[in-house]
Amino acid sequence: MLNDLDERIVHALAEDARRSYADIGQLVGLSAPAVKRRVDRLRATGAITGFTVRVDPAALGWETEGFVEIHCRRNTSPETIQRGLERYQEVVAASTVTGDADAIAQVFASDMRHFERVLERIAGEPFVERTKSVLVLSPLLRRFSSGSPT
Amino acid sequence: MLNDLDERIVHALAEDARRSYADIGQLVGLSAPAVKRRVDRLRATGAITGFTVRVDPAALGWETEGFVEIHCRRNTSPETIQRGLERYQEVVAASTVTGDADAIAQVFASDMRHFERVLERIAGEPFVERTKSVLVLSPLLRRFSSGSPT
DNA sequence: AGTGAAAGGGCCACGAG
DNA sequence: CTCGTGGCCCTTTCACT
Repeated sequence: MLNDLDERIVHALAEDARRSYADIGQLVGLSAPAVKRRVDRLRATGAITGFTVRVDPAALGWETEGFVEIHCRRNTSPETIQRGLERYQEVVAASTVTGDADAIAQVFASDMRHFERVLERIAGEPFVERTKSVLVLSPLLRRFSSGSPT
Repeated sequence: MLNDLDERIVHALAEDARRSYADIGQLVGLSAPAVKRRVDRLRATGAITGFTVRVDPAALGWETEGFVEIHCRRNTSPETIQRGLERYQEVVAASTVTGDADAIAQVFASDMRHFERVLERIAGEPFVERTKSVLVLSPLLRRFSSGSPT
């Protein structure tokens, strides 16, 4: 688990991951090497899994966003779903969930036609029985990033 | 809009935002200053909104994740929903959507009891009529981060 | 955890295509 | 207008205290 110092370091990195160790050190009251040692340890233990860029999807031409509930055939393993979905660049996040659906995938596409095409291809996957999707009208809130890169 | 070079630079930064400009340059066939100039321009135009750390929620003690569909009372504006939800640290993302629900919020909590408490508080908001939530069983995939910091 | 020195990256001004 | 080069300075990183 993390102590207070680690948490403040992570918070500083969440705001700007390219901030220098000296800067962070001044913020939390540590020297630059001390901060680096803690960050290295956080990476080693898996608390920090990496550093990434924060992107404006619209500016990149990804204007259409949606969530796709995926209903799978019986006896589909999470690994099968993962391998099936990670091949789509448009799928930026996916999880297995409780409730009616088996998994939810978050999809970014350039426009409606693109979104529809991706949806059709996912629905055509052998492990997929049916899908139900909702489109995002407007993003209200986005905080930080979680998980590991693929 | 972005050309091929910019897209490859963003991709490289998505994998590791602390990678050096020289490294990225080697990857895309440019010199370090050329890469920096392009990154600066991408930040200026808003395509890149920042750099952040990728965190393992479980390692930080956020073991319980879920999506909350929110059904609002009639005539609730997106701004009202945003202002209502941004006060919850546990809500890491939210959007208005098409379909049955009016909005979907992504929630991280330390455990089930915490999740339930947040859910009850959200359900108690004056603009909320009812909620329906699904719990994440296992994250399968997470790609990059989008949007602006709060 | 802090200090100092060596290596490497960021960043600016300039010249070339 | 965009890229590459060279040089300075700050940051990272390591051994040592």
